[in-house]
Amino acid sequence: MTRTAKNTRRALPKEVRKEQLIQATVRCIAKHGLSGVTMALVTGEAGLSMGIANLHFKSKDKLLLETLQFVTEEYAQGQNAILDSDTVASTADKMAALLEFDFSPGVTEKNKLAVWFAFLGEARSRPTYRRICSRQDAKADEKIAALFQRALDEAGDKKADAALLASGYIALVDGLWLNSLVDPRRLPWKKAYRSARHYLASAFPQHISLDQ
Amino acid sequence: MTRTAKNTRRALPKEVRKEQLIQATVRCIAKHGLSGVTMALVTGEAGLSMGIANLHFKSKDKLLLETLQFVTEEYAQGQNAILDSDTVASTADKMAALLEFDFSPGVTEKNKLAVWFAFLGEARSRPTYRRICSRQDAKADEKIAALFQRALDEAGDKKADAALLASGYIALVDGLWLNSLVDPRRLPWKKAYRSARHYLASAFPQHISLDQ
DNA sequence: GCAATAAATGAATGACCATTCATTCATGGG
DNA sequence: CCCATGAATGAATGGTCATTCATTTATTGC
Repeated sequence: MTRTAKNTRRALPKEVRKEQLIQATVRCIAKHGLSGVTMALVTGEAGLSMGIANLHFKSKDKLLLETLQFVTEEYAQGQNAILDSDTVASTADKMAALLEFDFSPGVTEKNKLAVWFAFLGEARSRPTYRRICSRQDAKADEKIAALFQRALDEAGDKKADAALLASGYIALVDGLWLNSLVDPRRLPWKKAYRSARHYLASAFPQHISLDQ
Repeated sequence: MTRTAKNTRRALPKEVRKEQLIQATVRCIAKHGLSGVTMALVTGEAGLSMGIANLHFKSKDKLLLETLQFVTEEYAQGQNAILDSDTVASTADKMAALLEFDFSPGVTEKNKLAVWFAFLGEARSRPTYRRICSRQDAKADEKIAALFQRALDEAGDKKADAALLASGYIALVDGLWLNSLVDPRRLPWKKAYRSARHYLASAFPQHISLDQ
């Protein structure tokens, strides 16, 4: 009855409550899987009452969609901050920053990646999931291909295919994330990082070095 | 009442029924997602009655596990046939065969890949799923690393790291599959294949060529 | 043919879970 | 200080679904 945190009921504005619930949903998906989340689990994890999620999100489906959107947009924002920054970075710096970002703690955090792959696993049968996942990706594809093209130009390389290298990098990072997430003993995060770095160093030797 | 295929009830031995049901489960997971499969959907898809799945598999959970195992083992068998064949292939031939196999129609079939990634999406929260996925993978890791090491030796390359290249190849293929599966317009299968080939050609120029 | 056996059926059961809504309770304006 | 507002609660509701099992139907040995 008199839980410390509960004494202040109400108190919080809509947006704060929604984010609380989304964060709780992320933890629940990571812990129980997408097919194991229930409204009771989510609201319990948030320390709130059963009805609250429907109050703010209308339905479980909407809650899940907004959770996916939250995780997706967070990644896209961080990535765009690097790719769009026309103030500072050289081509080499941007490429290095992209790599560091993809293996930074904020991105490789287990819970977030678990959510990402949980939804991807259902994306084929749920057009809405697919649309949310694909939307930002298509834009990022082009930006990364453009960055790679610039690097090839700077290196005087006229044979390599920037678009192909970009798809490869994106897929490689996805695969490394997935393998490290599912079994970090088989693919430690450090090794995943080195693998991605090796890919870039091999394609752009003048921009990315192998070591460090 | 008198459906053509139904006149012969019973008729079929246990093993045939089980595989029928597993195949139906594969199609249902691909169509409805792992969280959307119900016993009614699966048995309906197989053209049989509700109770049949529990009769042969004891529970829904067991049916799903055996389905995952079926898909996993089919892939592992095809892959081992290549990696273990000590009768014929040279290092270069094995590498080429591995690549062709990974993008052969039997492997890239949508339904099977959809099942694979559906389970991977839940693998973190379900130790049993993870164990089934990891079991064969660990063995394959070593075999591919050994193959790559042989190629490096043949090329006189003493600097490259075969284990790192192997993890990279495996992750790249996973990522390419996933991207092509989720949105084939963004990453057509042909392009995915070329990307994987490019990876190998770049690491083993004396064994794999870029074109064809 | 005729039990005896085993496979298959699908209506009935019970568990679980999303959603609802009458009620409770903080908050802030008057 | 008190009422009006709307956030928050959680017991109750209804729907979905896995599982069971009494019954039906094919098969096999005699």
